Amino acid sequence: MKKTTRRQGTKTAPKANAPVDTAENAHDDVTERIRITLATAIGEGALKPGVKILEDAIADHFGVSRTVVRGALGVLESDHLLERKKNRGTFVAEPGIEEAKALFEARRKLEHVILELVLGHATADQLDALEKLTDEEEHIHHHGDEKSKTVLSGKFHVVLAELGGNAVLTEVLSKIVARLSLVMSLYEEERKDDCGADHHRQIVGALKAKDLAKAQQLMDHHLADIEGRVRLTEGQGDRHTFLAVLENFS
Amino acid sequence: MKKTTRRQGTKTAPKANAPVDTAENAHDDVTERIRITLATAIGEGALKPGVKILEDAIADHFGVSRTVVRGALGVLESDHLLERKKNRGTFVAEPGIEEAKALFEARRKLEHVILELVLGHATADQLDALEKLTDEEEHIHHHGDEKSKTVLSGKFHVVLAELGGNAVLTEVLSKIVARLSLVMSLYEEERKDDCGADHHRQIVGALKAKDLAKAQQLMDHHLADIEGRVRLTEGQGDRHTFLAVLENFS
DNA sequence: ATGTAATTATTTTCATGAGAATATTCCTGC
DNA sequence: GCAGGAATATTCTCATGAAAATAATTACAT
Repeated sequence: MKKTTRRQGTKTAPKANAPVDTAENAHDDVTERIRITLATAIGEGALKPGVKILEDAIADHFGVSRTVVRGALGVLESDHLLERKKNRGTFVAEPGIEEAKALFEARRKLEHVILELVLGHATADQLDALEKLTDEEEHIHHHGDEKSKTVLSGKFHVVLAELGGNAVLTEVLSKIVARLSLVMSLYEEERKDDCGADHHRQIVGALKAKDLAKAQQLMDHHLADIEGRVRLTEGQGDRHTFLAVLENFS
Repeated sequence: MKKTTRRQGTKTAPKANAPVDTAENAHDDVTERIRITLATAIGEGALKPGVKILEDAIADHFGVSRTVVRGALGVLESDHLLERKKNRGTFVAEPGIEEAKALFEARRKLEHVILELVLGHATADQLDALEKLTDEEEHIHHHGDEKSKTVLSGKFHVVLAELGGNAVLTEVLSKIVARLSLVMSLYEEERKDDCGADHHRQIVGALKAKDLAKAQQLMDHHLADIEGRVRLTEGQGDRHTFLAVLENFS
């Protein structure tokens, strides 16, 4: 049956029933809210690659019609976070090996550039604030909660990018980081818990010492550590694909 | 009256009237075709910043309903090529001073990175092909046609990026270049015709000589030249805004 | 004639229904 | 019991109509 309370036909009810939304509604643009909701859900691994996205479900969760959901899905697709197969539906994207490599490389280069910018642009106060963020990471690291960890860890890099003072590059990096969370979700094989919080702290230290080369070196090391958790063998795609799973049991 | 031949209600007519499209329809996804059409139109300056986009017009030009046009406009907006003002319509974006500066900076950094990648990735053949592109530019440069010039000039940088072998960075750069064409259209004050073709050729030369530093330096010079055509005084916004024009007459 | 109010016309925005394509279930025959 | 296929149910896809908002035009008054 699936009788869901879609928004009623009475157009005179402007935004009567804002259902479960919960989160901050800085933008009252529903399309944008949906986009952000899905993007962060993907970014923090709540939505795994390959999962099917039901536009109907989203539609009545947000109390709007499929049309506006569709808008959000469209831009998410253009950001490579979703894939729409014609007449089949839309799914959380499953980046391939090539794409993963390109993303890692792009991120490495970008983080380098961003450190450069931060050094020439960020104030001491801002660096202090950034350091506080690493404190928070440290704290979370000891008090479990796997999700918060990855979220915080990603946040560091975005905040760092913001300190570079270039909104364009910040946006680019955040999108790449989001896509990389899909890559990790697909290909990560060992989640070693040495946790980047320490790396982050060291990077901030180098920045405060105005030592760009050191900061870049530390960043390289940090990123290499992340990439090291992943096996991108050209052999077969991801090990989550059904056939690959079977192979492990043969 | 404006009786426009929207696609008829008969769903049985699949793509009866494909009107004037002209261009290559590699993707038969109409949404994507619309997106590309508008993006290139903006990229080559045919659509100036601030121009209003009538979705109805586009809809019946492509023989589809407003819904699919709307999808294309949505992703174009998320790419910062269009702006949608609520209930007012969608317009070609008018990047502000801050955005322009960020775009220039981002491009500078990216082109550096890309040169790095090209040097480590491109084959001699590919560099030859790139050089041929500069020949073409040279030829176009002498045989007028303002539009072809700017198109070709932008193309060089995108092709160069492709030789870097990183699809992610290529996509990022193309989007930035597209946005920069809006910036130029808004703020360019002197179109000096010394033309980048020569710069481009020099860059290819440095690349063939495997001289990264030289290539980067030449690229810097080239980009500085482009940025030099623009006046980004923090004083008042763009000189096209009505109030700014008035100020020039006070 | 100019400014203001009212009416009309465009245009955006969105919900919804119908059609098409795919997935699922059920049934039948071997 | 199981393969194959018909019947049913989901779900996407898109055109369209209706409501809301803005723009344009006319009418009117000072």
